[in-house]
Amino acid sequence: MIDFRNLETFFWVAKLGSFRGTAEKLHTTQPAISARIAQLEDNLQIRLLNREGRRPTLTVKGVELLDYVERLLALRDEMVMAVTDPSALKGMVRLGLSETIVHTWLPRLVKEVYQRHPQITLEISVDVSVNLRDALLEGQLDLALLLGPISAPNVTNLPLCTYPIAWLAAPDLVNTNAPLSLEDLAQWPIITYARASRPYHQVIELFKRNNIPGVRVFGNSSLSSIVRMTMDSIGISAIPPTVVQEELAAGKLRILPTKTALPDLMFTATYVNTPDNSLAVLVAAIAQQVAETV
DNA sequence: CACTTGCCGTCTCGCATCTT
DNA sequence: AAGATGCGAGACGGCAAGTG
Repeated sequence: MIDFRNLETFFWVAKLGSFRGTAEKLHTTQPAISARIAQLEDNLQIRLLNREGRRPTLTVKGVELLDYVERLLALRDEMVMAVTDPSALKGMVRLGLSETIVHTWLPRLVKEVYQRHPQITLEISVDVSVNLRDALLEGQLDLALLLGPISAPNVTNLPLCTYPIAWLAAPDLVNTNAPLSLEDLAQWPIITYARASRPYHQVIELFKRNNIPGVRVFGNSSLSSIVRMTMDSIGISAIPPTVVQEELAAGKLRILPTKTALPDLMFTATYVNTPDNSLAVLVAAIAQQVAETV
């Protein structure tokens, strides 16, 4: 008897090219994956995977079956979404987030998801966008809200929101109201996102392009730490003012008047199109609605 | 007659270990 | 290093007997 679980297992082994990776993806063990594939091959009386090399590869029949399996899984997902009461939709979405989202509208998103679909759980991990991208493409995340878009085959990017970056400082560190040049800004350490991030490289590039040597740029993977360091007058930060609205209102930070703007941060809800990611698509749509109201 | 309970066989899983 | 195999534990489902 062919069951969906074995077919789904076969789909993920075919996509990830690994029994171990599939076991992680499906929250089980490698022997269980091995047994499921063996059972499916036994049911069909055909060899679906070649195990000779380092990574399992599809046989000709395996390629043929994969096409049917993708359609079956997509249809199953479509059926469940069509006939199930939204409040009864069950499952877990592994959600990767850029820290900027955490500091802006993540609580609203989580609230909205739990209100509409109380049985969907979110497993949240926070990282820089470049790592989120890798995790998404390796199948470790179902959905990522990150600095996008990602250009890769079979990937969907939904635009979420765009945040301008400003130069921020503690009022006692910089108290002039005259527009500051890049040379002026370079007197202080610049604190911004982590070294692996796009904004970090844009800051570096900006000073390089304008031939301003010796600028000290502190990459920091923690946004709250960037804010803390800026309020403590350690340097000037280049982050979106939207994440420090309270600090700005309280006069703990100020936006510096400058002659040079940094590129805006554009966020997208990005997911890989697989036949079983309806819940991720659902959460991406909710994220889009929440982001629009910010 | 419908439902509950207990027993037993089967299935699936995880761990440890072997094989490639 | 990654997949296969063996073994024991726990979950689950079918069936028969008991109960109201």
